[in-house]
Amino acid sequence: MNKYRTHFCGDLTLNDIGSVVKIAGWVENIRDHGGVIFVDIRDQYGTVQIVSNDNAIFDNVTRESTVCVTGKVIKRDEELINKKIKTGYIEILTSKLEILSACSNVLPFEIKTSSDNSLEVRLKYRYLDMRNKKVKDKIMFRADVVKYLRDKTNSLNFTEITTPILTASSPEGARDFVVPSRKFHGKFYALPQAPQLFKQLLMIAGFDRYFQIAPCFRDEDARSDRIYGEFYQLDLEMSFATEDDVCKVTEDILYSTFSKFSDKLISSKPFKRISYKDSMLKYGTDKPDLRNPLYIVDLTNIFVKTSFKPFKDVVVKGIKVPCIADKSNSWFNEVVDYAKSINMPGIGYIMVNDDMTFRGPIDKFLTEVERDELIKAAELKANSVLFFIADKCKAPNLAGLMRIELGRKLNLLDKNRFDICIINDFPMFEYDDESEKYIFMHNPFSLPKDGKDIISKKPTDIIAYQFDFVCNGVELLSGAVRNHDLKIMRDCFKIAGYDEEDLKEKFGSFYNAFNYGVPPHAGMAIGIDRMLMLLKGEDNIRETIAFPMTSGGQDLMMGSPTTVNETQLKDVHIKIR
RNA sequence: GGUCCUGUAGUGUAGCGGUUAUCACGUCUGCCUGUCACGCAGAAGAUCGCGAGUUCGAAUCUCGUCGGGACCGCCA
Repeated sequence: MNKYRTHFCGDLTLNDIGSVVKIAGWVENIRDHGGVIFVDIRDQYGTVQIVSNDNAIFDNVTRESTVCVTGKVIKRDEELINKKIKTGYIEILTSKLEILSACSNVLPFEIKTSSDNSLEVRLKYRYLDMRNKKVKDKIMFRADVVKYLRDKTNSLNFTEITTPILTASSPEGARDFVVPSRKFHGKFYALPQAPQLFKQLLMIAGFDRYFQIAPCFRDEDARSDRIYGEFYQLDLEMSFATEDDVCKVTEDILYSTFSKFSDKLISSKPFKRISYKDSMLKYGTDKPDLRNPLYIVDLTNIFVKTSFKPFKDVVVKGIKVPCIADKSNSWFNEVVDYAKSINMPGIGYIMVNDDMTFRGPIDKFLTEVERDELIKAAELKANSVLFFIADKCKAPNLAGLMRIELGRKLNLLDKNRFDICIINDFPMFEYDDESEKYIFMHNPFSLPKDGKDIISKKPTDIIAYQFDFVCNGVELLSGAVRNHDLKIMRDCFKIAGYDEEDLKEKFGSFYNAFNYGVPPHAGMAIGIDRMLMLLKGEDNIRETIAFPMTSGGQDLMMGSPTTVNETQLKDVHIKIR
């Protein structure tokens, strides 16, 4: 092959018996038996055992050093075969070992069990962490999936075009990462939260179908399914296209990718469509995990006349759980504890007896009429439990969180299924209590339905051609039909408190482009890291990324963010307070 | 911005008011010709994250701070 090796470690087989080979890799383990020494050599493709009776060959060899080994491949005797490794039928009788680069420090952790270590130390020594086969395989898996996505999207006649990383800050959406300009005093570039405007401009430029594996940057706090800082999307856009067209393409890409890279049962195409409104009512979230059979019922009307203070003049939601009335007090206490952890004062519940009477902490506050109505509304059966979630405005969300927690706690989620659905008909606007105005709920450039007269409608009643694909409770992607009509766009921004001058100033050339013939277009963007997380069944999104940051936004290996020197600051006209 | 969990040799842990600070892996030394999580004998290695307080006495309790993790807000 070259001066370092003739074979990869993992590729040596019985067919190589008798030949003199050269391999290169890391010293995984050394077993010194006095008169005979065994050493395992590892490269990306596998591990092979080398052996020698000449101790001097192994002088100064330490674990995890890189070495180049010359030797003759020999067959192992029957009783010495190690069936646990692919190369276990052979070994290399070593004639020469050259240390290419010594590992002179004590290892911070054992490579073989690196995943047992704290994330802190794993990330600091990520290059050692990734020597572990399982960790490395996740990165290889990512490469395979990304390649597949690229090939698949290409095969659907999408054209790959890259868009700028240094771009303009935008007033909507997440916090931008800003980059100070040296040449323009007091001005800043921003890293793109998504290539949104550029891809729309590509449509205006006449590219029929665009895609990109696009890095996106958002300065918002992390979660276990949301990494801080930067992530990747399969971003695509189609001209002269409808919501249905994009959904069809997306279903094709998702279904084929999930089928290829997972053995789990996948929802059949076309995926189930659920309106935003229905999803909020039934699941208390816009990203429902449909594997969870629990659903939310609205009980507000039943308690209109109640004298029970916690249910009076508030929204009351209920979650019925069948067959758990015999759970222990401590089990229910744990549910109450969770409720408290999400800022509920507590959570009321009733258990249904065999004769359909109730017991439990709330029962004494219920009237006979209320009891009957509850049985009907929640379809209560003997031995089921009804949990109550009461709050002036947050009841739907809180009920949604309780539904998730109950599903998790009761082990209702089938780990061998991918339940994918499409949530559509998102509202274009929502009311923001803090700023006391209407703000864009999703993307400001989405097309409202019945766009001609939106100005006469109550803003929160305006529905957009906007959709999410949700898999097992994880938002996998967002898509939309974009607005291609300047008048409707002006109206939309007017509702959000921007006049035409603001529009021109903040989205200058984009706004301008809309005067030059815009094709109706629509598109979407898949969160690649999240999709990998789902495919691999990872609990944390960092496992899918080669060099992730901590949740606080630091790179423990590179030490970023760092200070910069005075000259650099001066160059970009910045003074640190 | 808020809430909760967490920090003990290189690593993973035990200890939770008085210990010579536990154990395992790793490291180092010696022995060992068939191991593959090799074995055996021995050794070194810890200002118990940092600072203050409570106490006769703090790894242990309290407060602050810094790091890590999870969640709410935020983000989509």
